[in-house]
Parts: sequence; C-alpha cells; structure tokens
Amino acid sequence: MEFHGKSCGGEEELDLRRGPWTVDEDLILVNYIAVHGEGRWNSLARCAGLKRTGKSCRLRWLNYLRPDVRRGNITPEEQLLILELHCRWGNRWSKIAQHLPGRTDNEIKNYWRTRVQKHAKQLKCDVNSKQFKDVVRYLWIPHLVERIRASSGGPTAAAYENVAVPITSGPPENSSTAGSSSLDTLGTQFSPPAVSDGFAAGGTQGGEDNSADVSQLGEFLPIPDGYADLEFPDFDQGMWGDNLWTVEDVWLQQQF
DNA sequence: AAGATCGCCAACCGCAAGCCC
DNA sequence: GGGGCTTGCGGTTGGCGATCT
Repeated sequence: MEFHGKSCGGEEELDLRRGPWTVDEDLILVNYIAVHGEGRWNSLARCAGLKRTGKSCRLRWLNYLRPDVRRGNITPEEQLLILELHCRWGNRWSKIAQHLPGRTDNEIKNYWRTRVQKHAKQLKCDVNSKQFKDVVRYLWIPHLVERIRASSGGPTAAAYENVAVPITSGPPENSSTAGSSSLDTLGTQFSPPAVSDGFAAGGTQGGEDNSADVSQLGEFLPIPDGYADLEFPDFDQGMWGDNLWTVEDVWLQQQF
C-alpha cells in the first residue's frame, strides 16, 4: 500500500480509503502529528498524504494512536465512575470520558452497550427504565464501592488514584488535576443520587450538590418498594464476571 | 472437528454546534 | 448576518475472535 503525498491544498482524488487502518497509515499519521500537531483534520489528512477523511484521521488518533490512550479492562473504580457519571449525565460519553484518564468516549460507550445493556437485558428491563436504574443505584454501585473498599490495599486502590474525581462539586476539570483522592475520599466523593429520579438520564444538572457520605451506601438496602420483587434472570457462570457482581452477590442482596 | 452463535470493539455515519470568511 | 466548512458527539454497524453446540 503506497501513499503518494500530494501537495498540501491540492485537489485530491475521491478514492478515499475506508475500513481498518494499516500500520503504514498509523505511522504516517503519528509522524505527521508529531511534527505538525493535531487539528485541522481535513487538511492534515491531505497534507499527510493519507487517503482518509479528516474525520477518520481524528477518530483514529483520538481513539487509538494518542500516546496517553489507555487500553485493557475497565477497572471496578472506572466502572463505578462510569455508572455514577452516567447516572448524572446520561449518554454524554465524551463528558464522562473526561473523568477517566486515557479512556475514550468510544470505549466507554462500547463498555456501556456491551456490558451494562447486557445486564439490563438479563434483568428483562430497559437500560433506561427506573427498575434498572434502581438496580444500578441500590445494588451495583454499592457493590462496586464495597469491592473497591475490600481491595483498598491492592493495586486497584492505586489505580483509583488516577480516576477519582471530585464529582460532588462544580464542572468537570481536567482529569490530570483530579487525582487527589484515596479510597476514603471516594466515600465522600461518591454521591448516590439523592432523590427518586435523580438518575435523570440525559439531565445535565452538573453542578448540583448531591454529595453524600459513603457510609450511607449501606442504607441503600433495604430496597425500596417494588424493587425487592424484581426478578433476576438465571445468572449463569461468568455472566456477571466483569467485576460487577456474582450470583452470590445477587442472592445476598436479595435477602434484604 | 466444524458450523453456529455470541460478544467485543474499531470504524463509519448523520447531525448539530462552532468557527471563519 | 449568513453560508460554507470543520469539528465533535452520539448512535450504529461490520468484522473478527471466542465460545458453544
């Protein structure tokens, strides 16, 4: 595959490439950005000699080639953040991603669709339904907090240093400034929605004060009226294996 | 062992907001 | 002010590897 450079600004033919990026293309893009910086994606694509749209270049860079992009499993701490922030902002993936250093909106979106929505399906409810939101609120999030606490001496606690954000306050700040917490501060920062429909998918009440102490998490249980009757699907082995909860967890929670 | 199904993820598409001339 | 272009976002899809039957 050859990429013949064209004079910057010249008219390019329309045989644009699509589909997976090749190593050569990646190299060209990375090298070009290293020299010229990012932005102006359409002209960047032309000047770099890439037969790609600017959009495609931008996406490839942001989601894959950027040096600080972080890959691999979503940690429980990150799961907690995603759930919490999604509760607050809904499908504002890019906004959520700002609080997970190295994670892209695409990755978070994929995580949500493949994991979270799968679990909603298992519970036979819509991911946007109150029922599922209650599951998240009263089971999933407290469970994650417990897990994080339980492993606070382990590596995940250290990992959490990088992802914790002061979500109880003000507008989002740069993630690089958000690492001033420990697991204990998680307790004060983690903020279960305070009111019944506080999840408000799509709501943008970013500045609201819904702070709460993590010690209140236990008070999520017992479960509110109606919720206790929720029928759980038949959890097979591994079904909830993504550090979410296990069959035993669900059973224990159901005892309340 | 082979075909079918599932799950994950990279990449594309359409739309809207922002920017510039 | 407005029209065109660029950028960014969220939704969707297609391909591929893993798992199941």
